[in-house]
Amino acid sequence: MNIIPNLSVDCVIFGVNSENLSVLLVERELTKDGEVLFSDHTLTGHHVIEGENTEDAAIRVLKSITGFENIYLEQFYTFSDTNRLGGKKDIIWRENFPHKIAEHVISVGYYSLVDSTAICPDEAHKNVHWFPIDNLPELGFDHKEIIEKALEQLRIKVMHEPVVFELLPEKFTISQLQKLSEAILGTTFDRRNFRKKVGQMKSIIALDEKQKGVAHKPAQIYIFSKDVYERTRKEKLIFFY
Amino acid sequence: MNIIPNLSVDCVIFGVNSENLSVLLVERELTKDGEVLFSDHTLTGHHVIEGENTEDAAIRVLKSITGFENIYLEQFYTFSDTNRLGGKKDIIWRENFPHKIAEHVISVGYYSLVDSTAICPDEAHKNVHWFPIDNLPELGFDHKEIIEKALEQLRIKVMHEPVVFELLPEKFTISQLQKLSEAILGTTFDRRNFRKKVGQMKSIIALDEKQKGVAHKPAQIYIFSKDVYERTRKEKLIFFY
DNA sequence: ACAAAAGTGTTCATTATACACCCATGT
DNA sequence: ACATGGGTGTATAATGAACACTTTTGT
Repeated sequence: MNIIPNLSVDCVIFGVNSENLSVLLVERELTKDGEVLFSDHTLTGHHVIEGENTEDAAIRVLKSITGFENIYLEQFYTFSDTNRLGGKKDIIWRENFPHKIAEHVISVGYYSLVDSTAICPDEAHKNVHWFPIDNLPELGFDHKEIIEKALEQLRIKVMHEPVVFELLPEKFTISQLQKLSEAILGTTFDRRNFRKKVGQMKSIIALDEKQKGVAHKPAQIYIFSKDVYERTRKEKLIFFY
Repeated sequence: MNIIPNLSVDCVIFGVNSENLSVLLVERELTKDGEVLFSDHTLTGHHVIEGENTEDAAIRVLKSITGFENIYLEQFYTFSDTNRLGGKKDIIWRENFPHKIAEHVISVGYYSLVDSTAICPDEAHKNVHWFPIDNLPELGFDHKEIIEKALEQLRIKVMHEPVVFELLPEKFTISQLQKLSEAILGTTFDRRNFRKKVGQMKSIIALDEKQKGVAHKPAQIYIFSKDVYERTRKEKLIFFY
């Protein structure tokens, strides 16, 4: 079970609820002789173990942080700059962990999507917290760059493929779908136009079922059929935008 | 100048001319006692050297094959399956090069775009040839998968960003632009509609100049301004298709 | 009765698609 | 004069964007 010293994965764990999009970060604090030298935040990552592929490594990291194993996961980019761990603080940090972190580590970036209300990081890891995507703290290593790239890729993906459903319960309402999409994309949509568009998608199927126990008109319940989606999707061919 | 034994780059070199899209492949032939054991094709790749990032490694590989240094290059995916070099032929191959190829090599995939008429691979490397994308030979390692992924990513990129201009001369005609786009995307566009769309793009600017010496109505010459493109591009926000 | 979210339709502007003829040049 | 690719316009369909009121339920 040896680690590969120059290869790691970094997980950008996006947390979504109906209001906003956030990222799970770990506090990195260096103390010496009881004094705090510095403190900032980093992504969750780990070296790849021999005989393991990077996806399995990412799954392992995710499980260790969130406790869950079946999380939506997407590889988005590999970071290999020779000085990506070369910030002032990073050098000091690495000097204190010479056995753990090589000078030049290539890191494969994965992002994942979780329901931020379903995970209370505080229980398992005291120094792990959610940060809203538009209000990030100071970040160690090249993790700011990694998060930016992840966000960009996530949004492209969400716009072109039905990944929001990875996060919705099997049965959902149109409002839930809209709020989730809005939170991830950082925008808002007109409610009527959104429903019109969704109504045209044959893969989003109304059940014979309504919300119960809500203090307003109960909403129609829908499911998403990946099967129907694959069969009915029409890819538009575009030159460029 | 030591190589990192478990890290490599693979370059999917796409060659475009006005008719088709092809990939540059190297013949891999294993002979023993003067007898050909097998022969198939692989991508061009190489291990990463210590102190080098993966992009520089890819540039190095490209230069060694094509002779050019300033080639459009895009990282698209990292391949890390533990048995990605584990085909029957691959095992035999590796047994004959135990010093060169580790059992588990993570490979960062880059694709590049070159004018296939500008490169005559035969001169420099006898066993390097162009193969049309829809008629590939038998491929070693996991290189079929790598090419498929590269093609998918290239087409998405070409549809959404102005990468075709990386391949066009500075001054070009609309026909050239159309033929290139068609070759890369593997489709055809209506000539009038294509021109209409292009006409709306402020970044494609007509010069006060025409083709000369052609046996037909000389075409208008255009240039592409990346600057204008960045300023005038409007990103559409979409839920999904 | 009131609060809270669900649900619904029309108009207008933009964009996509399909399609056929004349033009300028070199040989 | 002919062959070759360049250049153009219109009608129809589909899609996107803007916008306000009624409905159903729980309290």
